[in-house]
Order: sequence, then C-alpha cells, then structure tokens
Amino acid sequence: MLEKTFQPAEIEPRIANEWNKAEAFQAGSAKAPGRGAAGRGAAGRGAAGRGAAGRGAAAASGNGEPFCVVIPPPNVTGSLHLGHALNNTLQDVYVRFERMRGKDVLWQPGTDHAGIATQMVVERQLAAAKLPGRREMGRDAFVEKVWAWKAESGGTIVNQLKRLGCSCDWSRERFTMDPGLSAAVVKVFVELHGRGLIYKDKRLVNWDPKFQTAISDLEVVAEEKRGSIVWADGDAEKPFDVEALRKALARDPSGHMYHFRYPLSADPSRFVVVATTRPETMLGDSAVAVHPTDERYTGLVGQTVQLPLVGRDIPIVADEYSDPEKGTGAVKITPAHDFNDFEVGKRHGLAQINILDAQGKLNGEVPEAYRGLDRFEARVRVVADLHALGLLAKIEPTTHTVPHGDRSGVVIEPWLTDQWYCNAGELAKEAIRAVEDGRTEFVPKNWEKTYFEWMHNIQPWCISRQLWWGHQIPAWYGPDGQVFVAAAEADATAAATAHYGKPTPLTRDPDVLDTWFSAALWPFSTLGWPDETPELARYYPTALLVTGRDIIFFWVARMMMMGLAFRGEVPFKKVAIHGLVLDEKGQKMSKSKGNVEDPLGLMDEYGADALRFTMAALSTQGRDIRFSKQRVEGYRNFATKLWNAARFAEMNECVRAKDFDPAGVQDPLNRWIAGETERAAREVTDALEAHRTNHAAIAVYEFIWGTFCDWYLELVKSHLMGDDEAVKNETRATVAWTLDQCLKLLHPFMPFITEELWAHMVEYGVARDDLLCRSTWPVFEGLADAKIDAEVGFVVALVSEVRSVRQEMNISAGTKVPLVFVAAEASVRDRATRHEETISRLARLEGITFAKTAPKEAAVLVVGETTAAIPLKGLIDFDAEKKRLEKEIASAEADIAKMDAKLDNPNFMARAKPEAIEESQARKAELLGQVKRLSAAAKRLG
RNA sequence: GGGCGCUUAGCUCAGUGGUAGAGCACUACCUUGACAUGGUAGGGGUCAUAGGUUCGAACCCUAUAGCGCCCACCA
Repeated sequence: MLEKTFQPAEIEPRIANEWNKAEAFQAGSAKAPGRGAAGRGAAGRGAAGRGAAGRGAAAASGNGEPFCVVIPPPNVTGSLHLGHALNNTLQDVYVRFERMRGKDVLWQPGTDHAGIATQMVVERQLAAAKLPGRREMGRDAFVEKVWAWKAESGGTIVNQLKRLGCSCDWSRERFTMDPGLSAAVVKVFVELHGRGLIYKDKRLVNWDPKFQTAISDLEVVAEEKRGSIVWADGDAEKPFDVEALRKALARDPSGHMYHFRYPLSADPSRFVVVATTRPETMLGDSAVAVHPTDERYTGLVGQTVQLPLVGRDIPIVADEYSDPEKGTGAVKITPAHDFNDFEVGKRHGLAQINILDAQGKLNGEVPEAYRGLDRFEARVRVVADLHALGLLAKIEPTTHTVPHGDRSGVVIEPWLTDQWYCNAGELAKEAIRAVEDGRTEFVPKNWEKTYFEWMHNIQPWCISRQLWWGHQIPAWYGPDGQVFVAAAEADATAAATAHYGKPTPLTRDPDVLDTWFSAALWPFSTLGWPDETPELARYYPTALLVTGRDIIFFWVARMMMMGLAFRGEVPFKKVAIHGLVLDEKGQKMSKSKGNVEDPLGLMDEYGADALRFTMAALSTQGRDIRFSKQRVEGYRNFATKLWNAARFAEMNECVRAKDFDPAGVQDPLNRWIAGETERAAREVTDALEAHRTNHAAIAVYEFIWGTFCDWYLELVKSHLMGDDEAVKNETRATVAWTLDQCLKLLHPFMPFITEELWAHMVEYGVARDDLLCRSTWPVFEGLADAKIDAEVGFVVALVSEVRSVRQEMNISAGTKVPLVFVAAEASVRDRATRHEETISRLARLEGITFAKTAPKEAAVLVVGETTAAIPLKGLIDFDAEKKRLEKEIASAEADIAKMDAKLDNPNFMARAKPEAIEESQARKAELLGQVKRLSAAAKRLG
C-alpha cells in the first residue's frame, strides 16, 4: 500500500540507489523493452505510427541509434548551485526521453580541474590553517595538497548530481586531469605547435596581480566606475590636500581624470597637458602623441618633453591614434602598460618600460622614491608629487570602465610578459563554417549570431597560466632559451641533443594551460581520444550539448574549434542554450548579495522532482529565468496530487491488465481518456523534440492534473462504485493503463516519484521486468475519436455549466437540484441518459428529466445546441438569475458583433480562407441560438 | 559605439496572423468515500507608445520610450 502522505525526501535516495544497483544508465546496454504488460501496452497498436516503428524496432533489438550528451563538467571541488540544477535537469530530461525512445544513450559525466578556482581554494585553506603558503612549500608539495583536496571533496558534486536524479553513465566518469585526458591535452598542444597554431609571444597580457597569472580576455570583466574628487589648480576654495586625496582614493581608486603638465625640454616654462586615469603609469611613459593634423601641436612634433618626477626626455610624436576631440588632444604613451599605447610604441620604436612587478608593485625602473609601492599607493604619491611641482592641472570625476579579474576581483594590469598563444583566428574559420552550413545548430537559433559575432572578431587566445594546478605545458628550454615542444621529456631531450650536438640539460616550462584548453577537448577526450576507441567511433559527434548562454565563448566556441581540428567533425550536432538562474527580482544570485537559494535545501524540503520540474517549466528558449520558491512548492503539490491519484487507483483495485489494448475499450469515458492520452503524448513528444521543455512540462502537468485527475477520475467514479462488473473491470484497467502513461510522460521531469509509483504497482499486476527509466516512451495512433470527444465534451461542458449556475445562484453545495432538458433532441437525450449517474454526481443533481418547454421559474443554461433548466422553487432569487442571464446575453452579443464585423466585411468574405469564414458563420449561428434561448428564459422571469 | 533581447492579468511568464492564456496571489463557497500540499466557481488585461502592412495584428514592418544582457572603447 502506498503511504498516505507523499514524502519525497525519503523516496528519492532509495530510488537513486536502485538505479545505481541496476546500473540502469550504462551506455550500450539498452535492454529489449516491450516485454511484459507495460511495454506491450504502450506499443500496442499505437507504436506503429509517426515513424516510431523504426525506432521501436531498433530499441527492441537493443541497438538504438546513438545519442550522446557530454556534461558541462562542474568544478571538481565545487558544490551544486541552481545553475547546475537547471543545466543538468534539462540534460536529464532529454536523456531520459531519448533513452525511453529506444536510443542508445550515453550521458558522459565528469568534472573539471578548474585551475584558478581550485588553486585559490586550496591557497585560502592553507592561509586559514596558518600553514606555509604555496611558494614556501614548493610546487610538488602544493600540487599534492590540491590532489588531496580533490580526493576529499571531489565526490561532493557528483553525489549532488545523483541526488538530483541525473542519469549519467557514472561508470564512465572522467576528470580533466585523468591520464588519458592529459595525454589528449599534450597531443593537441604538440600538434598545434607543430602546425604553427600555438606559439610563444612577448606582448601585453591581462595580468592578475592577485593570482599573479595571465588571464584571457574572457576572464576580464569590465566594471564601470565614477569617482567623486573635484579639484583644479588655483582653486582657492578647495586647496589640494594630500591626506584628503589619499583617503578619497583609498575608497575610490578609480573614476578620476588627472591632467598633468609636461614641461617642454626646450622651454620648461611651456607645457603640454596630458590626461590620464592611471597617474602612476606616467613613470613608464616613453612619448606624448598628438594627431598629425592637430594644428595646436604641429610645431611641437619632433620636440621632447621632460617627463616629470623621472627626468627623462621623451619625444612628442604624431600618431593617428591620438584623438583631437578627446582630452587635450595630447596623450601620454606608456607602451608597457596600455594595449593601445603598445601599438603606438611599436609604430614609433618607443621604449617599453615595464614599471610593475608581478604583484602590481612598482619595480626598479622607477625613481627610488616609488620603488616597492603598491600601484594605488603610487597613484597617490605621483599625484601629490606632481602637485608639489605645480604640474597637476586638475582632477575631475569621470565615468570609465575598469578591468577586473572575474575570479580575483582585483584590477587587472596590462603587463608585458612571454606567454603561449593559440591562433584562434585560424581555428575559428572552420568552426564558423560548420555553424553556417548547419553541421551544428544552435537552439534557439538566434544565439548563432552571438557566436558568429565573437568568432569573426576572435583574438589570439592566451593559453598559459602562471599556476601550478593544471596541465603543465609540454615545452622545455635549453640553456640559451631554445624551446623544445614534445609529448614527453625524453623526446625533448632527444631533440635537444640533436640540436646542440651533445646531451644538454633542459628546464621545463613551469606554466600550466588555461582550464578551458582541456575543456575544449571534452567531447572527444572523454570518449577515449587519442585512442580510437569504440565509444569514440560510436558516440562522436555527440548529439546534443546543453549549456548556459554565459559559456558560449568560453567553451562552446572552443570545443567547436578543437573538435573540428582534431576529429574533422563537429563535436555536437545541436547546442541547446539556456539562460541563467536569477533571483525573484531578476538579479544574479551571489553569495555577497545573500540571494542564493541552495538547491540541496530545496530538494530536502520539496524533493528533487519538484525542483527539476520547476527548472524545466521555467526554462524558456534561452531566456534567463527568475527563480521562485513558490513555484517549487507548487510543483511539489503537483507531485502530491499524482501520488494521491495513484492511491485512488490502488484503493479501487485498478491493476494493470495483461495484454490491455487501449484501442479495444468500449466505455465512452475510457475511450475518451485513451484519446486524450494519445494527444498528450504527442504534445509532450513534439515539445521535447523541439527543445521546448517548458511546453512539454506544462503539457504533462495539464494532462495529469487537469484531464486525468480533475475529469477522468471524477467521471469514472460512478463506474468504479457501480455494479456493472464488466464496465468496472474495463475502467480499472483503463485507469491503470492511463496512470502508467502519466508516469512515463512525467518520468523525464520527475523521475523519482514516477519510478516509485511504477515499481509500486508491481504487486497488483504483472510483475515488472524493468525499471520505468528503461521502459518505452508512449506513442499512440488512432485512439482519439471525434464522436467520443463530442460526447464526453458535452458531459464536461454541462457539468461545468450547472456548477457555474449553482455558484452564481448561491445554491449551497450540499443542495441537490433537478435538471430539466428542454426540447432535447434524441441524441442529447441519449447522452444525458447514458451519463446520468455521472452528471448527477458531479453536478450534484437529484435527477435528470426532459420537457417540451422550459419550466417557469427556472434558471436556464445553454450548452452548445442544448438548453436545460434548473427549476427555481425557492432555490434562487429572480434578480440574481436575471442579472446572470443578462450578463450572458451581453457577452454573447458582443461576440456576435465581432463575427458580424468580419462577415459584413466584403474583403473578409473575398479574401479570408474558406475555413475561417465557415468557422465564423458557425460560431455566429451558435451564438444567435444561445441568445435566443437565454432571452426567452429572461422573458419568462418577467 | 556595435550587437542581442525584453515590455501581455497584482506578481512571474507562455502565447507568432483568425473568439486574449497558465501558475501564484486575490474573492466566495465546500470536512463531496485519492488529495485542504485539496475541490468548485469567480474577479482581474485598450497585449509599452505611435505609425504602417493586411479582410483581419499581442503576433509582421518602421520609429519612439523604458528595462536588461553581451562585445568593444575609454586621454
């Protein structure tokens, strides 16, 4: 017996365990479905239709078409957040759906080593435990610590994904730093280097002074800043105060424009005024640039200025980069600390003076007084010292964007270093073509534009990181700096020996690769590459990638490039893009804002099923979703509803019948629900095929709650409680069958409760030989019948109408009323008689009678062509009934007016589709009939 | 500066050419033999604005306003 109360938190872990024991999700092990009652019920006569036969046959042979999804690997030491919940729910919906459709499904799981993020966590732990930092303990010891942390916490996220119900093939779990995947990384690096697509270069990079590593453009986030300091030279009201400046800048280090006077070398009493938002960089200036056509400065080009504080003479150069409209038209050039200035410097052969060290402190290139200062302290000092020299013209607030590290949060410095780059522009060419020609398709399609936009403007990808946790770059250096790139040290050594003509000691490049480098190989490295494994042959290209819009550049684009470069085929045929999970107010969730909802807490409170359903139902076509706990609660209620429906079935001994054929049932109500089931199954299937999980989820919801529970189960209560054993037995079997279809259709969204209810029914019917998750997806044909729909539709409409009248007339719920059909045609009499018991029960009638004319003193209701009346006799008051009738008449007349507007329009008659015209005419006729009858009823009331 | 998206019921959102929808919230009634985590009924919208296309526009086009996101730039 099912428990009276539905307790997801108890059921779900147990079910997860059963799946695990049964190894239910292992790829390539598709069992032959269709044995036993359940499979045959679904297959029945229905499975033949809609092209499902082929798939069905494949499934039956256990040899379905491959369907592979690779998981976006979460950080190995991470913990589940709502973004994961959304992403993995959607994947699991598709995966379970396709598995039930008989495909050979591989959902490939695994985790990412997440270079910076993980190293950061471990460093923080060391600091918290007051242990020596990584530099003190050395590389090997530190990396060992990280592995230890991975061993300790690495299972967390995987267990959380299992808790969510993810049906990955967990036997195939991979990690980006597994030996095989690491070998793939090395091979790709070496080959791309060999092809000249990976190279080393000295240029400006985005340097993160906190982590002391280079980062890629994508890892830099621009933050808008506006300062508040207003000061001008000679401003008597606001004397310059160094202490005040220091305090203000401590709060607000960015957002100010500073104007400096640079004295001309030839005549120090004359100045060129330059403006900057980063005063400290002036210590590394090597020129001042003006526009060649700027008449204000034509005489000065070729002269030099004395760089204040430093004393260097630097040239005034003419360069188109300078914009006469901006600032003073003269711009200071700091080639080693600004991306634009770097280019100007190259054009004019200017010195690249690097004034910062790795931590963002000033180095030996600056005058002694500034050495060792932090960049922001140096900013204060430079401004103050220039003021002391009378060379500070003004400070004003300005709005500008300041680059920050997305992980560290600190201000990024353009810094001159040697780094490894990948020529993404070259690799992008084929990746662009593959989307243009549809080899890979984005869903929704508009994200392709975003992809193209970025790919067409792609910059060299800086792939080296000055970290210790990650794939160390397979490059070795000789004593003279000669580089040897090789798959193994022995190969590098051999190459060096050949190069130098004698054995030569080498040092390995200490840097590691960007985490996204190994992630880019994920769709084939997880399948065994560089080995040509059977999995690789079978599952690559993968069928579908499901991922958030925020990592299209980071990951999707790079997988496209690498997949094409190394497999010659796209990594996935479709990319389903979803949005981000925001809080109820539409803000990003973040720990600092305190608006983070913990999915684990939600699962404990409402069940993983409810959380999953919420995610699937809210996810609409790549748009961000606002998360609401209320929604989860609502879908928990839905699960409870289903639970109780199953209890009802159980109480009424609705057991599955062997060889039940939904096409063979006789009773109209049973035939009707079979047709409704076919319709629902088709709707859900179509929606899932179109990657509209929200539609699919809502269609299941409406079918189960609105159609199955609210109508069908209520309608057949008379059968189940009646004496006609044949009808009763057929109904029991139909209830059981329909419930099975509900469980199947809901399974991808709510796998736990459906699996539980499925298994539970075993003791009442034919024993199951398989889990629901491996059963067949419902596909039916020919169960719907227009005549049956009309008949049951009439019952439904009649009951609704009587209920409505009762409520509006304030007839108490307990009062049973008579219902009189007026001048009913034979077909109506027939229907009303056949369903009298059911109608009476649901509409709370004392009985149904027939009359030629409407009784006096009666409320009248109109259902389609039928008129019926509830005699008043002290039940209702005339005024209320009159008002009600008038309201209905008015409503009908408004609709008639709309129809007339169309039908009287010659253009409509001439140009509209014939069906549209017919429909409008029919509708008008029906409305006219209603008005007539309602008016007659109103008249009788006086 | 470039690109993308959004604006529909109190709230969150579906709806892409033919009678405006859902969930939640709200109101009234209901311990009806699965379910009060429930049932029944009901109120509530000139579909941002202005033009245009069309027999017909929430839907297609143009413009405007507001909001959001992404990319680039920032002396």
